[in-house]
Amino acid sequence: MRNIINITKALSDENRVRALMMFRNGELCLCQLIEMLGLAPSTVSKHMAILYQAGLVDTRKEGRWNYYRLAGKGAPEYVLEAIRWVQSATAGDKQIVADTRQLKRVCRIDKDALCDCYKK
Amino acid sequence: MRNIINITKALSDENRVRALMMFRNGELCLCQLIEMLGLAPSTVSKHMAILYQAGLVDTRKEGRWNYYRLAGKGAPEYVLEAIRWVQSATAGDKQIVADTRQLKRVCRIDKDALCDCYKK
DNA sequence: AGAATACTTCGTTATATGGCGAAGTATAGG
DNA sequence: CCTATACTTCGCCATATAACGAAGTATTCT
Repeated sequence: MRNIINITKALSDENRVRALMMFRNGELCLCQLIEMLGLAPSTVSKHMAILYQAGLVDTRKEGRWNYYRLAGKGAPEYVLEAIRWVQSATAGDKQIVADTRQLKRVCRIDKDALCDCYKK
Repeated sequence: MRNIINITKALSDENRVRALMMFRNGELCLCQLIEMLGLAPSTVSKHMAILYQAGLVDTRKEGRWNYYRLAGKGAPEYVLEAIRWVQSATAGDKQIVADTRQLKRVCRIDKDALCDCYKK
């Protein structure tokens, strides 16, 4: 039961649902998510931790960058079904459509430039 | 997006998930849910309002009794899919199995006797 | 080694949520 | 029409959550 509640809790925040759907076309590093969500690095990091704990995303560390992506093959069926549900339920959603468009732009930005979000 | 978040929020509480799964075999009135969940009438009423607002349950008033049941035909596809997800995700869950057994017992209790939960 | 980068963790604050009991509302029965 | 019943709404309290910035950690680069 805790597993299921972890998933629904993780999916009960709009920013986390947006983030999850941003992974549809592949992995993203934190600074790209920070740029997309317009939130503080610490906040986005926490959101990713919650998605990870729920099993909805996998993570990969490469040098200084942490990449996040949708949970794949290894994940339990109910996790994959939850992801599929979010995908179909949010299909055509205004915010998600806007994010998808915006994400293309952000992915073209050099990562070093993007990470300026850490400089104050 | 709000619709989707309403659903995931509604499903992010264990008592509401339990209640939802209790409707699998048909409608229940509030006093039966009160008995099953062991919570105050006002609390259960609030939980049902949240499930209703999310579109996950339908409601029917008959005399003094309010019956709740799973959303049916009229509901959007993503709502029905959410219900199906909860059903398959919680299949075999200890708490849900125990509830199912206990529910059979509670359904045999006379409703007038059950509603004693309101008398203090 | 020292500085810079890309996060994560911690501490704090504001708001949301879940719980209760008391009071309010609607329906049924005497 | 007055009381009892079956809820619902309201007001309260305790805890959980989402946000931030500051400080900590790990990795890379010079």
